[in-house]
Amino acid sequence: MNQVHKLSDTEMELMEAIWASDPPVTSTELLTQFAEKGRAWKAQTMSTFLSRLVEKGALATTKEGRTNKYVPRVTREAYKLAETQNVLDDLYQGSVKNLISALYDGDKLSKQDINELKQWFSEK
Amino acid sequence: MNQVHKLSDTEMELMEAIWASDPPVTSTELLTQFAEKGRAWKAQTMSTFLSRLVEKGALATTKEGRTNKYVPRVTREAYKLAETQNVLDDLYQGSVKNLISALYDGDKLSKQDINELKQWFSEK
DNA sequence: GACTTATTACTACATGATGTAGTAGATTGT
DNA sequence: ACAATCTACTACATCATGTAGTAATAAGTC
Repeated sequence: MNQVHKLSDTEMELMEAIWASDPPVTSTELLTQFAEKGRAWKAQTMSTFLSRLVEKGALATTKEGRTNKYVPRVTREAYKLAETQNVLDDLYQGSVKNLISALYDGDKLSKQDINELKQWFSEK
Repeated sequence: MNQVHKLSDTEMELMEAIWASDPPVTSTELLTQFAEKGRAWKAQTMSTFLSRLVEKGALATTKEGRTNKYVPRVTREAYKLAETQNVLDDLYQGSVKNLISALYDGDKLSKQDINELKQWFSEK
């Protein structure tokens, strides 16, 4: 909902990293993290990505002297929820039941899923 | 799963039209349909889209004399299912229960949804 | 059979997204 | 004052997307 422009795969990867860290985060921190994961970016590359994420409304930034601090504008939960809602609306007329039936009819619901869900629902 | 390369919005629109028609369909038929919907494409534009959909694995084609006939390689149902599975895997570790809880926690499950689903599950 | 029309295949092309980084100016700890 | 750090701005190749010109070909028409 929060008008977050569509993110590319790499941008999402970065967002995941940010959510997983304890925001606010700095470019350098992320750079290090990414380096450890094998993604050896130049500092400017990180900056570019971060700027684009700000443009796209995914991050907010505040300047701390020379350094920029970045904070997500949406929580990971909210983001996931929005994504989910999109699929629900686009493919299932917004109906969770339609989704569940589709999964069921497509044999994508294991016995275990069903039991878990039965359980879950009986508690509501 | 069927290796259908990611489709753009317009490509999806076209696929929807094809699914909604009674395949096989021809370029001309789709052209007319689209014209009625206000999307006045040139014949070659339609051809290009159709070709790209073939390239992307979404359509199969057979030549009927001069004319091409197009058939979807996946049903709309299968496509939806694949999309859904992606979301499920990407965002919820493949767990439908996680998805449902997330919706619930995010206040996206109406009383009506819950009752429908309770009902549905009690029947399984 | 020559002409017109329909249809496809191939090519083009502007615009925008994406991944990646050079340059240079500003800030800072030393 | 200097070297290191960090950001802002700019660049750029590649690919996706939407759109269509051109040309070759097949087919119906007179």
